[in-house]
Amino acid sequence: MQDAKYIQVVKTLKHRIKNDKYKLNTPLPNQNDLAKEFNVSRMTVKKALDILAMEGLIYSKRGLGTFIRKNALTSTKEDLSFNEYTGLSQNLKRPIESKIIKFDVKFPDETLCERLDITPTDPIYEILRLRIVDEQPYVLEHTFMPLKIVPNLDLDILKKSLYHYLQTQLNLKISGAFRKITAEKSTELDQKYLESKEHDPILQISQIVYLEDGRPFEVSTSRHPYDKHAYTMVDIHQQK
Amino acid sequence: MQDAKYIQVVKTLKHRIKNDKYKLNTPLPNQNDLAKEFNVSRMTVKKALDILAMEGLIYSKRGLGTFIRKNALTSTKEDLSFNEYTGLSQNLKRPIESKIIKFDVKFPDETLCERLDITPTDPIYEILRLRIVDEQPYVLEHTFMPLKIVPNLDLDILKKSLYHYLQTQLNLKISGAFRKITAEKSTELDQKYLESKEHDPILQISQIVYLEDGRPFEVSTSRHPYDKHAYTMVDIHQQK
DNA sequence: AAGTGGTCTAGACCACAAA
DNA sequence: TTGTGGTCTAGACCACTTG
Repeated sequence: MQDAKYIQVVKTLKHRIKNDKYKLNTPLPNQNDLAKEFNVSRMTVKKALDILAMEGLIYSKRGLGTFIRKNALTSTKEDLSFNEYTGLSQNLKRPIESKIIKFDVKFPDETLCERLDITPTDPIYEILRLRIVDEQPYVLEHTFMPLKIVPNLDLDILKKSLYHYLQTQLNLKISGAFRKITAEKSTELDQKYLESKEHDPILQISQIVYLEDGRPFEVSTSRHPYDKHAYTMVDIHQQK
Repeated sequence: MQDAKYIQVVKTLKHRIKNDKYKLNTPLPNQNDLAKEFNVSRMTVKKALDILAMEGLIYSKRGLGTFIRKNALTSTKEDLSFNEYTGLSQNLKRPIESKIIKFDVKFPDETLCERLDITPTDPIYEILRLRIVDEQPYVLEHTFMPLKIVPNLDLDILKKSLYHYLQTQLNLKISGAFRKITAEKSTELDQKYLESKEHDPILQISQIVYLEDGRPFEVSTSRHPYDKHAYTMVDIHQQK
């Protein structure tokens, strides 16, 4: 299936911006000109520009034009951005290994029932994986998923990319997640697997991930060594 | 100035959803019916629904309808969500106090020049504030702002809400921010003002805040006691 | 086949900024 | 006054789901 026109415009403009086709401090071509160039209506151009603005690449000012936003903070030495959710593997160029610490099936407790929107007799997988990048412990992931949605998991899938399996084999698409980020003290588990020292902080990300059709399909908690990772995000408002 | 129609629709629907006017597991009225009810075009309804979907309140499925998404994770015992950026004061019902630890003017270093998009001879304010809620230390904020954008700061403004001053007196509007969240070890400053123990982790949020016209106007680092606060967010994708 | 949401258009009018 | 982006419409066609 071909991309919608506005997605094509987004992709083309994104490519141009990243390759410095447009100058900083001078406006992009106006919406009418872009509409002519791409042979679409101005509304379609506007929708594409809205998306780029939301992602923080540009900003528009009525009466003036549309400008490229200088990035920053992302360019510092620290690690990766999770902003586009595709699972861990897609975000890294380097190969990732997995050590399966626990792989079990059980009934969910009350909290998990509520968060995954299932009944107490819908079995779930419980998975504890250590993810390793460049032979360094990277993140400890504790995941719960209902069998109803993700059947037939096996060790081979877990060692590779779960999200790749979901997308290609089960044809499930992810729409997003609720996330909560906290700083935590390290536990014995962290010290054992992440090689954290006793008093090293842990950056913890708890999330509920949703499919495109609105079903929650994963509850997980990821624990990162504090000195290796940061969570970065863009939070640009549109309305008002 | 009156809200745009789609904003009015957003607000009305949000109110209805929060007050349980629509049933879970049954679709909302379809887009044509909503358009008739609000006396707007379907495109306008669609735009409003897109915004609600982005905020995580609803999801739509082609051929089926639009449904309310059950919230979760937000309902746990932990603290507040920063998801809508309006400065700290707006997010809390309880009164907030400020203790000004440092209030200075200086020239920016190289990093600040780049992040605030200013020259080395544009003076900046440096502010260190301890924010106190319920008589408990809440967050330690270290802020840099160019005088070019925010002139005439004084202690009285700093003790109240900086953002309120920006919006009402200077008529500046904030469009959003780049943020980086990390877990850090506590420093002597944290221990002194936040009353953190030596080995307590700190949840740190570094950000560059942007005005509506694209100018960066604040670089800040906020440090929170680990056991009191979490950063929560919705990250729902639209396209594709 | 009927009903849903997703996309797209051509044109209109408005608000804002600069000259 | 001109040129910019922001909103809005009425109608069209398409893709998906269920009967």
